[in-house]
Amino acid sequence: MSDNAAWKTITRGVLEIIEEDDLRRKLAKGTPLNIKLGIDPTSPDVHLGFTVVMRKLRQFQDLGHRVILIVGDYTATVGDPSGKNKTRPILTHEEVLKNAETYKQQFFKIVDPAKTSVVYNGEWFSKLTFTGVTNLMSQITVAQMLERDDFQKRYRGGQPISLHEFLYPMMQAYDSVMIDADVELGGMDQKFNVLRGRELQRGLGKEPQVGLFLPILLGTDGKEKMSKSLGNYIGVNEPPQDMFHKLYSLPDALVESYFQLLTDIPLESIQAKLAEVASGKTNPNVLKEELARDIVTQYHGADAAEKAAVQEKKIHSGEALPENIPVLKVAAGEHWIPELIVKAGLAKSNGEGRRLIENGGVTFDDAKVSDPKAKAMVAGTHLLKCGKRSFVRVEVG
RNA sequence: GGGUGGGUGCCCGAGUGGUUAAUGGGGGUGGACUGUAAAUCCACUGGCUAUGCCUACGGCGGUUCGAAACCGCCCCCACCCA
Repeated sequence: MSDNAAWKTITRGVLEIIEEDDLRRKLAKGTPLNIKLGIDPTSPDVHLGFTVVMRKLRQFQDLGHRVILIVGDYTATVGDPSGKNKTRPILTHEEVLKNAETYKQQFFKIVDPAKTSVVYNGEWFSKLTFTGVTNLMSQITVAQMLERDDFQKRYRGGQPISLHEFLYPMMQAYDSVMIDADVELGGMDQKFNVLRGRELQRGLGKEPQVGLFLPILLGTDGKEKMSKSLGNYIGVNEPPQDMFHKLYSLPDALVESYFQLLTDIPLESIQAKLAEVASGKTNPNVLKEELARDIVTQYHGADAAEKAAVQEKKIHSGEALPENIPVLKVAAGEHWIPELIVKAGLAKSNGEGRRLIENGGVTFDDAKVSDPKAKAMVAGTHLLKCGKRSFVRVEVG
């Protein structure tokens, strides 16, 4: 790959590089660089939001560089305050180690394990003495610490800031020192911490790392960042059909950023297609299908993607039912429909089941159910549908 | 240690003795429309096979025919002063 093409790959989707010249200089050396990613394994379910940074790591690897994954077993017990308006709950050491394993498993779906070193920062923090901590913290002042946007907001907004949270940025910086990081990746919310690493390295007479900042991927709701707790995520372990459906139903406004951050499709070609959509020449669903296919292929292979695409179309045209419809086994005889809905997990309570019926979203064997008191005669196999995409097969068993 | 303001349903937030699961908004779910999305419109949004019963407004007691609201104690949060 030419230097120019390599630069293009590295900077794709990147919001900010501090400093760009430093990065060019490091790359020009022609030797493998240490690309750092620190993780705080609090939620082990990896979704597409995390893959933005993982894909970037992979791109560095493909250019011959080395990834150093720092598992923050010590930092996690402090809890990163970045982007939070609250103090994080502190994890136990055991939880962290367990989460880290799950995380790694998913991490290596994208990142090449052969070019990765995994390090736990407890390796050095467990040996750091109180004097060591004091020295580390003497490298920063309270005023500097409070420059950080989220600390400032919390401080002004009357939200609590625990003093131990001040340790976090310095610990992250110390990690960079210990592994001689050349480049550290992170979201914009990591800017302060990454810069602390730069300063600390410089202060200790080392070559400062470069910060490479990537955008935060928005979730399927198109509003908030993708996160499990908000339920707007697409997990990398999700079945192809679900993944396809979520991508295909993405809000239009997100399509461009998803292409940019989650695929390798050349940006020029994406721009061209978006222009066609804007002019009304192309239906947006054509683009979304391409996006969905590409991403599903990455995790499940081309065959699965093709199958999911065909299936998705059939479902929407009413020609077919999704595969893998859950089956609910019940005794033969009459069953109150709201109860069946609850048993099938489509509603949380009988009351909610009734309401679904009252709202006209329920069919049993393609017949609309309109009476909340209705009972269904179960003898053999039946199809219960709540809303457009929730199906359950009800069988005697 | 002293002072002030708070703790209400998934979230925010009204409410300050009286039929009422408790205004409003957000979010969510279902329906119509559509391109699958967005926007818009409608409905629903504590539990219970229910014209009724139960649970709920930080906790525990109390006053009252009746309290989320009044009183007492306690717990928690924020801010200000030390």
